[in-house]
Amino acid sequence: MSHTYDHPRAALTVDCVVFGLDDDGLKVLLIERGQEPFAGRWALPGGFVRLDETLDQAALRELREETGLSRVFLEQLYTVGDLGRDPRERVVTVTYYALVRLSDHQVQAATDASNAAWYPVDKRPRLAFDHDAILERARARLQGKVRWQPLGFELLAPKFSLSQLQRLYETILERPLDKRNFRKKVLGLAILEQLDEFEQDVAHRAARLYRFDQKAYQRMLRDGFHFEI
Amino acid sequence: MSHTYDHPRAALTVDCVVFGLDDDGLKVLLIERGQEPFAGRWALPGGFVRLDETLDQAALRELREETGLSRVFLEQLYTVGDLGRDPRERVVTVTYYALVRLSDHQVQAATDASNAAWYPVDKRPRLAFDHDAILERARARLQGKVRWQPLGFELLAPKFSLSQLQRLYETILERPLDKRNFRKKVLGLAILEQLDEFEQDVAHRAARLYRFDQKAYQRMLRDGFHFEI
DNA sequence: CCAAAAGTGTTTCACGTACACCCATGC
DNA sequence: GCATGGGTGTACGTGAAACACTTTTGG
Repeated sequence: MSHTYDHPRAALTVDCVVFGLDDDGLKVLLIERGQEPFAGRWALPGGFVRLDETLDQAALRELREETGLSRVFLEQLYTVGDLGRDPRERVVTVTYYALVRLSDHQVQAATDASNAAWYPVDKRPRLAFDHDAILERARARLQGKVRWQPLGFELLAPKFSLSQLQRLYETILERPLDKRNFRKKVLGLAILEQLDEFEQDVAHRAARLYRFDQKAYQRMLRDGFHFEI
Repeated sequence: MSHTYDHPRAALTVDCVVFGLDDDGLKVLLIERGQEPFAGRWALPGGFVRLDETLDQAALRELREETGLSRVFLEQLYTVGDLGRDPRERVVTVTYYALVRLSDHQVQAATDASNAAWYPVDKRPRLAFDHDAILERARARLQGKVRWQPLGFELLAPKFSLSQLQRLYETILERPLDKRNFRKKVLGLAILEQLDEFEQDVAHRAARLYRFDQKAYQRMLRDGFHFEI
């Protein structure tokens, strides 16, 4: 079936920068391309936008199809439309970034027989198309936004220790934070619920676990206070 | 001439939220639509993206064609792709916002016999399509960003008084600012060049004029200080 | 008992905020 | 001389930043 228009039209795609966190640091999800152009090279997951779905839906669908991920935090990043960024034809891409709990998600093989894998953000291979630039922009956005919105919790297990939370911020912000000041700050926000549970099977004193308190956060927003780390 | 594709494609457009400032406050540039849908209603300037131009170029071209404006500050806002936002067909729109010096620019009649006019942002008519939502988002972005980046200067004449600058911030942020604290703050940033010129033809003491010092601002960024008002 | 990470307070300094009066100019 | 906006300094309080030792637990 074919479709005809009076004027030529660009192809419209979505690409996702999916971040995960483990003990090694910040990871990004990449797909190994099976076809030309850039066959064998790694790229961001993404694909064409269908006419019966919104952009957000397209991004979620691609993520699910190519990686098996669902229930992730997803936000639009920006839209790239430079000429020549795809050698085949004019492609305009709406980019997204996503945060997932690596502990929850086992990445499945992609549907079209390509591979999916988590790479450390700063030890990744050179990516196909202009995906390196998109990734850097996503990283900058995450770095900027994580201090003003409680995005970080999307990367952690639901129950976490304050040290894990601090390591998360240190990883994303790429600088060390003072332990006492950090704890004072986040506990002072009163958006963490202190649990009567502790770490298990650690070779040292077990840390108390906390949980992000969504309700308290909403209350805090309503009262005009603002999150900042 | 017609163009045929295997899969249906969305139409791709750009829309611009163009802000200007005068003594009455913040203005937005609107176009009166000549054709259905929404004939006779006001809308944001915009139009189709051609295949031989980038998104930024398309936004600049539309602005020039519909309003005669050029040399404006322009930044991508976000991309809307909801279903049914244009009754005719699937349209995906990359939105921009722009800042112009109203003093510099005389808005010319649009090329396609529609009207262009500046409306006060909060006394505007209801807009066509989902343009009210886009405008609100642009306003929020401007409000958020003006405190961290010296965007405001794009709205003022090259030479301005500190009172004009303060009124600009008060208008955008929609709250009063303390005169002494404001002056202390902006002069402390050392990004304003103090001129030996003063206001003319005012019925009171003439205010000293200043100029935004681009070089000093770059130096400030390099040295790791950050702009904040 | 040793290693490893958890947990805990105080001091200092910078900056944001509140606040009121005199000055210069044109009419 | 009066109306209008221009221009100036200080005091207070909050919050960010620097900083080191004790506690708990497992091996």
